[in-house]
Amino acid sequence: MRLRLVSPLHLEATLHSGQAFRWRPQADGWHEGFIRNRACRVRADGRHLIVQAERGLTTDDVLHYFRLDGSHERFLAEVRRDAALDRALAAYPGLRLLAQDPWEVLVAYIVSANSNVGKIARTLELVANQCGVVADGVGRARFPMPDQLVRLTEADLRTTGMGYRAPYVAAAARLAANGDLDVAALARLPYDEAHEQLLGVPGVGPKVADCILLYGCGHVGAFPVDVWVARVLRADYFPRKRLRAGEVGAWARRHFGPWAGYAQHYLFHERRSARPPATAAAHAARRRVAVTSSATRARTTRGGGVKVTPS
DNA sequence: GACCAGGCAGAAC
DNA sequence: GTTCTGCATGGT
Repeated sequence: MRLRLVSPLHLEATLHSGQAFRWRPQADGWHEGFIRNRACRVRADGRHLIVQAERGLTTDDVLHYFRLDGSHERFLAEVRRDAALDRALAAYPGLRLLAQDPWEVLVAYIVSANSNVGKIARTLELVANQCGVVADGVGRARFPMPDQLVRLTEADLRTTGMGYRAPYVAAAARLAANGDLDVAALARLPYDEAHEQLLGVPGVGPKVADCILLYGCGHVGAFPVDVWVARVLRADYFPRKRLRAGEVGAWARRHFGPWAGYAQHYLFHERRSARPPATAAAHAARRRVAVTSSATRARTTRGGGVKVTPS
């Protein structure tokens, strides 16, 4: 299919900015991945998006996935701007928040804890391979739904490199497979209620819950605070204050408004793309953003563990 | 070898 | 209630 773009779509930044983990850039300009768990290739061509997909993927699916449905323009028009966000918007025009499958996002972000983008991507690919449902034409496996994933043992999961997160993924699969967790329904719940439900899933804390709601459930106001975002906020908003991640997240939702999470992805990507070389001085600077956690806080106040400390 | 990576859970205080 | 620590694993 060939879709006309009414506003910019920065494919490279959108697909490889750490929100989705199964897109692969090809040498010929295509990007290979999955939308609604159907294999496809996408490429930008001037003011058009070219999509080659296996049967079953509709135009509406693609429009929704890339927010070619007007929601990106609504974000740009309605989000509260400030200097830091303007800088990120200018650096990556056309970066879009993807509307991904909530189940795959849930597993991906459980796996993401204390990991990195490359390793997360490798692990998810191996998880898909373990279940072995290969999509037509591309030779890559679809991501397993809960009833498929639940058949894997913790030992199976550990072979994918996810390490200590294996029991969390197994437990999440059991909850979803037996109906105790309805990830699709989270999109229809108020933010607070959906967030609270997710905190009941093993391996899901405040930050991961916000990622699931933002990237998989359409809660564009959810504002995950990780080490990268904490660095942005510390530098640009709280140079002299010491705040918990939960407090920062609540502040950000008020500051940026209903599209706060969309703004967060811009801030995250811009900061992460500009990350300094791994020098000793840079490491020392990063260590000043202390990362702690609290199960008690996570289950009660939904606060987080990232402290934004004075520089 | 030390440190880090889109944190979380449980123990200690 | 807050803070500290261990956790699997691979890259730098």
